[in-house]
Amino acid sequence: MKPLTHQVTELIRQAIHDAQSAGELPSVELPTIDIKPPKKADQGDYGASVALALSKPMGKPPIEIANIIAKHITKPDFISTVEVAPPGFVNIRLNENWIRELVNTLITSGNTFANLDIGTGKRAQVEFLSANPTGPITIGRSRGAILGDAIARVLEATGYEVEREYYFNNAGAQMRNLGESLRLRYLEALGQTMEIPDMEKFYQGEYLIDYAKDLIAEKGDSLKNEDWQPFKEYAEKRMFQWIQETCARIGIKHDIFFNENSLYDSGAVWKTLEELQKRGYVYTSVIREGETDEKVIAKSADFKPAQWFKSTAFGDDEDRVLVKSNGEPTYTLPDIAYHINKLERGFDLAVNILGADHFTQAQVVRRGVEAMGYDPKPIHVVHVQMVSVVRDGKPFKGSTRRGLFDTLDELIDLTSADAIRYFLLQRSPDSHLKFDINVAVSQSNENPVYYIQYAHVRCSGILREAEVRGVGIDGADLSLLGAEELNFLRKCLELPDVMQIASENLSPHTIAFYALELANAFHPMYDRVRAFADGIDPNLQKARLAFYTATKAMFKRVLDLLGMTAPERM
RNA sequence: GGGCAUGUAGCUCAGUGGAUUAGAGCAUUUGGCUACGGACCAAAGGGUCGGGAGUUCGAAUCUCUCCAUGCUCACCA
Repeated sequence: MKPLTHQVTELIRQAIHDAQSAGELPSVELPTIDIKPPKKADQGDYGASVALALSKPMGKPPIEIANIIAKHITKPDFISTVEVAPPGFVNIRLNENWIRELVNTLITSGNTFANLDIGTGKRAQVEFLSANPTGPITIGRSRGAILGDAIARVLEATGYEVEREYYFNNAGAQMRNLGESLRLRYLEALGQTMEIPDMEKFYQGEYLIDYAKDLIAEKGDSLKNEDWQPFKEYAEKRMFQWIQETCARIGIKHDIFFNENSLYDSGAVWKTLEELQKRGYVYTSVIREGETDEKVIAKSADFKPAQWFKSTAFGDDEDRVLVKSNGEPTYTLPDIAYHINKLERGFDLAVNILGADHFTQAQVVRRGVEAMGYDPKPIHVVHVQMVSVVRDGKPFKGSTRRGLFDTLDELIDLTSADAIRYFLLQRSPDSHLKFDINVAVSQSNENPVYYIQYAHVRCSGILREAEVRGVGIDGADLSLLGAEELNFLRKCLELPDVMQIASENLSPHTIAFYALELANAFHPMYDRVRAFADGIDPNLQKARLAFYTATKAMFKRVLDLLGMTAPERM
């Protein structure tokens, strides 16, 4: 289906064309036609200001243009009236019986209501949560994780075939440090005194102590003369499990775990380097070309030559290192290879969720992709700003007992998956986010999560009561539904528009915001529109029960889109 | 210093490509209600949309400039 605003926009566009063909309006190029609900409810459901914008190019008063447009609008069944209001708005009112039909739509197919066809026939990939698996998921990273999953849900609902992917950075120096850290813990557990060579590189998380014990239980001391590698593999395996468990707790499941290692195994990393060399974008030097900073020059005096990517050819401020002087690649090279791999898999849309701190890096990768001769257009990077967690008005640092800081697991324990999902999705990714634990756990009206879910609970309560009383909804006469119900149904009709914005802008926070608005439209009505009032007409009761069945499906739908549960009771 | 963001009610924040009188939740004040589960409802107060200038019939929105804040500018990932 298409959002209603689009259909209305098309009607107006057509009306202007028809008026132009009939010679009633001058032939000028049409501006963007913008449709919005009027401020006052009695002005109709949609208002168009296009006549104001056309006034100047057409050389006519806006009110006159508006009248001509209104005259040429052919009303489809969902529109009841077209009115003109000063200074030149064309206001459109929906057919109320058509709105009432939404009840049946929601009852029969509420779980697909507002599905759009923007992405039909297209494949999308959403990559999120990617990082070195050197520790548990932190709160900071969980914002991107939940955003990525929510974007995937929106893309699915708007027609895309979606894959959720985790780029598992299991190569590189950090993973070697992790392996080395576990090796030291292992030796320590075997009774050897542990010497920590470099605190900067040593992972202090106590989970490594547990892993060391487990490893001894499995293999005894047979690994005591091994280097870091088997330890890295073991730690990686455990970390992989842990991350998946945490994801499952919060409703996230990746379809594909793409191992960074595989890019080395397949030779893709070095092939990428060769291709860049062939294309003339790589040079070998101790220092970047054109470096003028004397401090940098002095510092690099002892360096051996590295291989540099001439990213300045693609608009970068400075060139970037691809291969370090010790022969190891930086993250840049495998990342470029990875994105080439993505593009070769033929996605129409490849969304990548990254922290705002990765902005520069994402640009370098994009330039690398361009240097390789690929069109980076399918790649969309969404940067999420930082999240700061507050408890009792103070910054929250989590438990230090196990050497962990700010883990998502701990936050789930303290609050709930639903609360975390909602609070992290509520805000635009561009805005810095303050997560107040006290609000998230509070079972009071300051918590919007409960306010939204409570709407679903209330519908469930009514339907339970209907079952007890043996009242069904078959053959309900929807024309009995009054202004209050219609008002709520109108709000429901906005979801397709919200979905379109969320999908095209990759901004699921609009849905979170809409969910609150929907609950806000529901609760006041619920008080007045009673299904079991004394002496209620049985037909009206039946119509209202059908309405609440639809309402329940609507809340379920919105909560599903956000990845939240829709409880029957609270 | 450069880049990317952010600045809207006491607080947390929406506000797509300009449009009729700038929105929500919480908090505050006042009033309802013993319920189809009140985790509710009604009403009110609260804003020179960071400052200034410009474009326009019209600017929170576009342009310029200044101020403030965050992130970032590695042979770390």
